[in-house]
Amino acid sequence: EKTKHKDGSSEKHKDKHKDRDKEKRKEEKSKSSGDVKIKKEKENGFSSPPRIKDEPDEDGYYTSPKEDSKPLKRPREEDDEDYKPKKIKTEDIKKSKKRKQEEEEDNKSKKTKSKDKRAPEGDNKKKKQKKEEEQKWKWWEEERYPEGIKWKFLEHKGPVFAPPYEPLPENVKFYYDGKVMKLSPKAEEVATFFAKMLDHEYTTKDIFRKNFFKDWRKEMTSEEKSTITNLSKCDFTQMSQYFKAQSEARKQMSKEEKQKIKEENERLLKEYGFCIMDNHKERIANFKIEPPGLFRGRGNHPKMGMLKRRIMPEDIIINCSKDSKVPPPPPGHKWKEVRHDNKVTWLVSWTENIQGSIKYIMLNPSSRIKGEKDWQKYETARRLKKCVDKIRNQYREDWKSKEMKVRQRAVALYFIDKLALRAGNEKEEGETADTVGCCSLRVEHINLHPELDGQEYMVEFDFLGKDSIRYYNKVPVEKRVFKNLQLFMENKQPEDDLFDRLNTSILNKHLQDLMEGLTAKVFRTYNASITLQQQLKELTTPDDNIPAKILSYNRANRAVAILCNHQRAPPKTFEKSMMNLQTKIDAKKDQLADARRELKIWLHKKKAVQRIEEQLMKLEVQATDREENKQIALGTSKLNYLDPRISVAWCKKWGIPVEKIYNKTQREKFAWAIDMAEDDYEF
DNA sequence: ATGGACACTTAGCAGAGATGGA
DNA sequence: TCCATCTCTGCTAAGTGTCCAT
Repeated sequence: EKTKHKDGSSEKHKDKHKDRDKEKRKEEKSKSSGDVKIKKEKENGFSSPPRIKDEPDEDGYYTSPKEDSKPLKRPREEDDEDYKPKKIKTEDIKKSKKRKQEEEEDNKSKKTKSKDKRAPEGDNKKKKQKKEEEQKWKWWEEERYPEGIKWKFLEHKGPVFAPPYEPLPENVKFYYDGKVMKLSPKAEEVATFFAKMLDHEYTTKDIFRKNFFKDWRKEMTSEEKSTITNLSKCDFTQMSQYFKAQSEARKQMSKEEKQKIKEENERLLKEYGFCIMDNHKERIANFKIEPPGLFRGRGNHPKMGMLKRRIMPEDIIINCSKDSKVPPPPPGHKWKEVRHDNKVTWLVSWTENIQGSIKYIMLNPSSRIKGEKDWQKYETARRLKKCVDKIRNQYREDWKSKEMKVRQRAVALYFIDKLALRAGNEKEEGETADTVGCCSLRVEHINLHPELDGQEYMVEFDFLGKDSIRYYNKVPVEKRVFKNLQLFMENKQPEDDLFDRLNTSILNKHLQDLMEGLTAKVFRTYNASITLQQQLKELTTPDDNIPAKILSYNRANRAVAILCNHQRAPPKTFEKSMMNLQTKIDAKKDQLADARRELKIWLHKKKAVQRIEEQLMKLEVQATDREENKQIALGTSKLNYLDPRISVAWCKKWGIPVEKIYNKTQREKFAWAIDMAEDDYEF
């Protein structure tokens, strides 16, 4: 079967590729550039997964949101039998029944017993305790709603709008073509957006300037429009200096002033930062509406510089329950709409003007609604673990298929699995930066080398992925994959799709047939979590002290970040900070030498020596960690890909305080995992 | 199939706030 | 105590994936 070309595809991309990415820094970042050494015996758990206990898990495996039986009317009961032994199921029901009872008792006690208990202690204390109890709500021990229903009661105060524009003082002038010009308030506001960005490189970019100028002119009066015809003749320097002075002044503010601002923020948070969802007060993630400004996408974005308009109450859709107190719009304004849709999780939405997409106000990751979903995500990944071998065998078979479509699907899936590539939905051209994922890879993004660096069948990837982060990697592949790639590339232009018979919806449909709930992104979650678990096993040395163990943890985390290509710009002061640390190490070494010398004289100084030795070790570990982490971002995988129960179990097993691994916010997000995972948890 | 609307997760970065050493 | 540095948080862009109409 011959590869078919998409109509006109060879023309399609030419233009936009010409001036692609002058984004130096991002270009320079590449997978290979972080010369980090990790133990890497396997690609990513691709070969044999670690041995696991054969007995059923006790830790929620079978009682996950998705898996849990009773109250949920699940669509495909029979399917579960494949991966869930009957025995377990009954056990599960028993367990959950028991749990339910406990809950009920618990609830009763909350209402009655707790009151009684606290009655003698006075009002203040009572309130405080109640609050604490609320915070400790274990939603993961409660029954869940039937699929589709997200809540029964929802009440909130609506969004906080961006502060109104404050005109510039009279003495801050704008010049056009050398002459002072007083701008109308609207034009002035948009001008200040540009002035604030003057130091940024992108105000020098053609597209940015063009887009900005076009949108700015829309805000001008007709006189302004006829005068201001050339952006290069605009002089924003006074404005720019004024804002710099302002931010300087903000830094110099007295303690009292700062305190006042802090209190005001806290008040705002207290009033608008929470909602009531089904009897519980939950934190809202982003209750503030995005302020107007100039859009700066990431990478080489065709819309950079466009005006992001001010959102008004008239743009806002409020979602809450019928029986709740609907938040009032600001005086003199109306909401666009108030609806009562409990099939969705958002409280507020509006349409943004750059891409025309919808933005939402939703709950914090610590909330029940987000947590359940997160938990469920990891359970799906764990189900994949059980059938991944079968799936791998299947796609290897499919490499030989007679159908081109099947072969492409199989090779793409191999990449997604082996390299943790993203799915790669198609994107509307000209609307966004030119980035790709697996299914949208083009011929120009890979290079085939029958032999490279002494290895056979090498594929060299070089493309911009999400956020225009460069993915650069050279990987040996199996001969069959290599031959298939050659076939897919035959008679194609560089701009043509590599997988021209494939897209994400075809792929996901296929995955759905292999396992319920399986989509391309599940492979990323699965491979990330399994890699962490494996690396932790390999890297943790039982006799190490805590800092050394944490270094091991970070290395395991780093292995995942590298797999997922989570990069960051090396911190601006990286070299310096590294040097400082080295200086400290040297000083500590001197100190140690001194102390040792003294030790000879005063043996009782032993303690001091030990302490210093420990400090030195800590510093050296810190240096290693920092060096290895130069351009790796650990946060993303920690927050989104790694089953938190793996980390919690590791902490419990080795006596590491969980605070060393997760900060406060993270502990809130992963409260469910911290509560339920034991030291023997297996992903 | 294709495309658009929609909902929700994942992502890096800037600036605020916390920390710790001189 | 001050300042430099490090860590965390907020922000919002940019993905994924589903559903529905055509």
